[in-house]
Amino acid sequence: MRNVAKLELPLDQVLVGDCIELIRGLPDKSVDLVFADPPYNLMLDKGTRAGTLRRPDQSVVDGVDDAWDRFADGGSTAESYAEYDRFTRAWLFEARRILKDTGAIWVIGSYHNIFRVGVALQDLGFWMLNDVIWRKSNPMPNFRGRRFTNAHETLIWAARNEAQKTYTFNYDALKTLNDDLQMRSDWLLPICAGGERLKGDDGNKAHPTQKPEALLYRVLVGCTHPGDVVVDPFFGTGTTGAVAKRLGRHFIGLERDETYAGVARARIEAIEVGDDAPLSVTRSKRDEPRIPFGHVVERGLIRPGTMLFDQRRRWGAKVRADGSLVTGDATGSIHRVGAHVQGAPACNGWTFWHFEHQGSLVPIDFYRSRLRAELGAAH
Amino acid sequence: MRNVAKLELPLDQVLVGDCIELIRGLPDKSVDLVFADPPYNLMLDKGTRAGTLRRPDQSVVDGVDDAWDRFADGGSTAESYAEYDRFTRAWLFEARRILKDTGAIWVIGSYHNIFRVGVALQDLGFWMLNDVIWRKSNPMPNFRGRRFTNAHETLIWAARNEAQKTYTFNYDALKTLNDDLQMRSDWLLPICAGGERLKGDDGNKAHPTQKPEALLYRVLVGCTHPGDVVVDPFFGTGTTGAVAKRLGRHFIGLERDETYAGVARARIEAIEVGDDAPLSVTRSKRDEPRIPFGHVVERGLIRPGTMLFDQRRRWGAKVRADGSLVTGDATGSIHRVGAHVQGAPACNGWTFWHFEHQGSLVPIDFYRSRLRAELGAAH
DNA sequence: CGCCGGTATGAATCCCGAC
DNA sequence: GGTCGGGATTCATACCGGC
Repeated sequence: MRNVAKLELPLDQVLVGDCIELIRGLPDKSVDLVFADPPYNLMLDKGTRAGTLRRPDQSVVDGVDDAWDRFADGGSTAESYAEYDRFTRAWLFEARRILKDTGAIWVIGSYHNIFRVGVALQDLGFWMLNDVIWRKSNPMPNFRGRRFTNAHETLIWAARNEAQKTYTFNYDALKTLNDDLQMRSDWLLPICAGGERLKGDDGNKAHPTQKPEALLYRVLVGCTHPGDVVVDPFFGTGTTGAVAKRLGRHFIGLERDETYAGVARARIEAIEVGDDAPLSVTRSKRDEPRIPFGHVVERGLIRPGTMLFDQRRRWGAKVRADGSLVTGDATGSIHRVGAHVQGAPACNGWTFWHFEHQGSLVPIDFYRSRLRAELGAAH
Repeated sequence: MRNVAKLELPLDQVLVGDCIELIRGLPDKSVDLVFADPPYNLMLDKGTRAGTLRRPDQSVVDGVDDAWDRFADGGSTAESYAEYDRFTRAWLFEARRILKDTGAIWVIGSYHNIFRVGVALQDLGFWMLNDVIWRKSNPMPNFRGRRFTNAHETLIWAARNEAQKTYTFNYDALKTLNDDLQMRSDWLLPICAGGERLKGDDGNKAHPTQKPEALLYRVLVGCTHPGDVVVDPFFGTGTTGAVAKRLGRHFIGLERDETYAGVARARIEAIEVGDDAPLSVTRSKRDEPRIPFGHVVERGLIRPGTMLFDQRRRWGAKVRADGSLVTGDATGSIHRVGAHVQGAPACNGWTFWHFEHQGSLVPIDFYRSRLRAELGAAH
């Protein structure tokens, strides 16, 4: 029965057109997974000179300003949300319709849109299994120093039905992929750049938001079986299709832009799949926790106001709330202030500075080791 | 004016009662920050644990009275969401009302509720600044192996108003706290355990979802000034109050459970804060007193007629008596002329232009620092 | 071939006070 | 409230050219 339905599907093809119309052409309860990277509705104030974001070296940041990311053009913020909600519920409704009862969905987004996507999923009857954080090892910084570096995106993994307990989850495969540790909900992966990033004829990026294959690899290894059918309603340049082909899964790509679709077809066509070729993917980045001195303060191990001394008590400095040190004539990190008092070009503040404990001096590195041991478990 | 309003506030107190009723007693636009860790509505198997109000660790919030019982009416999933949405919008509406125009809010939650909270924030007119991921270094493993280890919680940071650009963000303090690297949106911190975890008389944990003080430390150091007022509508055992006291901020705690409120009061009372605890943090350059280049000339540090050069001596300009610069085809401020010669849209003249000293080039910012040091010594 | 320095770039809701 | 203009602001990685 399952195979009959599968034969009716446009397997391993890229269909060009409006995703909602195209998805309506697919039969009920016929596919295993939906992976979706919908527009984020960024609402950037571009076009004006004031709206142009520049790096400190004055180069211009090439942000996303494509028509497909604009909702309620020229309207108010509230209209933009409303229009985005209508669009989101429409495609999610169809996505749920075509999923088998055992099916599941993944959606990726940022704080601009992911909360609206999450509510739509819940309201339509999907059942959330996890939210997963893609931590970017090399995100774009915040150039103006007005916010935190936007260093992650959020994925939601949800089963079609609340009652459904038989969604696919290859626990052991993921554990193996993660060096025999249970896979956590935070994934550290680099952004898509370098050789993997597709370029157009002009040498510029072919798509503004191409996702890394490693991200899709983890999703498809973990949540599908070989031969399963994965639908991507926002196919773009076909990362989902490329990884599906490598992993022996079927894909159906829906894409509105003929140029993107063409790039995707060529990309997927070029992939050679050996029968038993080992699959090579970007390995997950190993997370070596760096311990700033500020974390020691923030954790309450050393209080603001505490005096630190060098081994021979020649110099002293007071700890401030943000982990900087103050002496009579200098302020800065443990390293810079250590260098300053000695008149040295550099200094390792971790071994130079000591705190007092029962009359004796202990290097502050004592606390770094402790935090390393504690935080090292999370990778 | 601001102080008059502050005197009317129940500063550094824990008020017991329904948070929506209590918050209605606070005046409009009177507080600087709201930090909230709201309960959430976990919908499990209907009929058994239906609609039970649970926290992210799945502990049950005891429904002693009816504020919470309204969630436990055994309705459908959709009804349960609707009820939760009404509750969320009610307290967020009041939170926004009491915030100053320059105010901001932090809310923490998990995938069960954070999407609904996020949409409510956006719909009420808050403007999202970041979502921040608290990565737990020691999360509870997923024992059944059916999902990813739920290793994070999500915080949303939002300004009261979309147009508001003057929310408090101590960028430089946070950068210092993070070893001089811009703070990212993913924070690695352990869960609250060990000595920090409050225990009841029976030796069990006093509160099921006590947050680590380090989490609040980072929020309050980054997003408030000393003396600011922070409201926590779901005070629990008072982590927000404890950290606020340590950092010299005022708190107002709202808590419906008298037992939690009592634990919180005792906890905060026991905190000793030295008078000289340095609450100051690394200052932003934006806060430094402004020194016009003309003052450098007027003080005779650089004489009219002096030639200035960029670092690589590609361009030169002559200083005039009024502190303007002249090149072959332009005249103006150090910034304007610097931008003009480079063909750049903007330029920081203080770091771009250099004077000659014993054959090498020194940035004119050298003299600005000197004047600022004089001003600092004068007060 | 490797190393080193300069350059390019990534889903971005990115300034603020004085007049 | 609008305009003007001072001057503050970035991290990881890839690529390229020169040596």
